[in-house]
Amino acid sequence: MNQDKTDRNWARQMIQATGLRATAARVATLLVLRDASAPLTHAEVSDRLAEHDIDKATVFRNLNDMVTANLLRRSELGDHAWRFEIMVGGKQEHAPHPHFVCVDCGTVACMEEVELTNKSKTASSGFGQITEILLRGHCHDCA
Amino acid sequence: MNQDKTDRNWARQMIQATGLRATAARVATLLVLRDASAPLTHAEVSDRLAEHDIDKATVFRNLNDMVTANLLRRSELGDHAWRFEIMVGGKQEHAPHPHFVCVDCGTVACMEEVELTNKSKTASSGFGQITEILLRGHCHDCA
DNA sequence: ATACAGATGCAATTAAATTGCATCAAGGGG
DNA sequence: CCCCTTGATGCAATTTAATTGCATCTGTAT
Repeated sequence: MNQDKTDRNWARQMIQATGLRATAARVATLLVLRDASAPLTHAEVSDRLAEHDIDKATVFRNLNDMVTANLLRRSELGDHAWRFEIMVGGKQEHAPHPHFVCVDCGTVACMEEVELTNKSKTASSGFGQITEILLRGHCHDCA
Repeated sequence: MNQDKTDRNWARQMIQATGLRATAARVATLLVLRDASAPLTHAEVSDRLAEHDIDKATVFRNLNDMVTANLLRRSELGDHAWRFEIMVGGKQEHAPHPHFVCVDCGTVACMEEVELTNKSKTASSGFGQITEILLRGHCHDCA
């Protein structure tokens, strides 16, 4: 019966594994994002947590804390709003790779096989150490 | 001799060609962006126009108007700040190009000569239409 | 030179994020 | 199982970005 409880326990484990405390607000926030089909803005998360009476400042702090803890990814899709998305699976086990973000729906895709030309790598290293490559555009579903 | 006057005339022509009035504020704004080596935020543009005593609301309106008129490009490079970049004429080539953003200090650089491998272009087109290539990392000053 | 639509300055407003601080509670130790 | 410590929360205030109303001014077509 208690799928709800199973969900909460899963969330508690995820949160505690990062060293953060598994508070009601964080559990609820993580579940909202797990069940979302696209990255949500802070306002959208706040709305969905309305029934729990969680302060918006707390939501902000928790979202940012969980981003720092690598439970969530925070991205900006070009409309000047932070969006938060759950990170399923440990990405640290994968090699770093470019991502594609649809600026319309926020979908993020991993692009293992995309890379810069050798010439570009040399040129870009002139600016600094590149840690992330991000391609943005309109995905096929949104085009 | 009068390079300054030449610059202003150029700016006037560019602005008038779009149907907008060539006001002092717009001419100054366009020249600031033409001479910038990277996209500037509204605040940065405002600062550089300080000597002209131009109100920040006017700068906002002019930047947005000139974006609508296709004189400027407005982009969001992931740090929650609109940046404006000139699209027309000038010394550099202003076709869309990748940007490098320092995640520490926020500095933005244009990377005209950086591109993806042909194989990568093919692969990425499988996801959708790419409109922006963004490299993030630590610039030399911050490393 | 004039008229008028568009542009500007200033202040007020709206909205998004953040922060200070007193209080509360998660969860490890006893 | 209860306490204690430290992290987390709620609330309000603050900061900062961005926008808007309106009276005044100015670019430009005639």
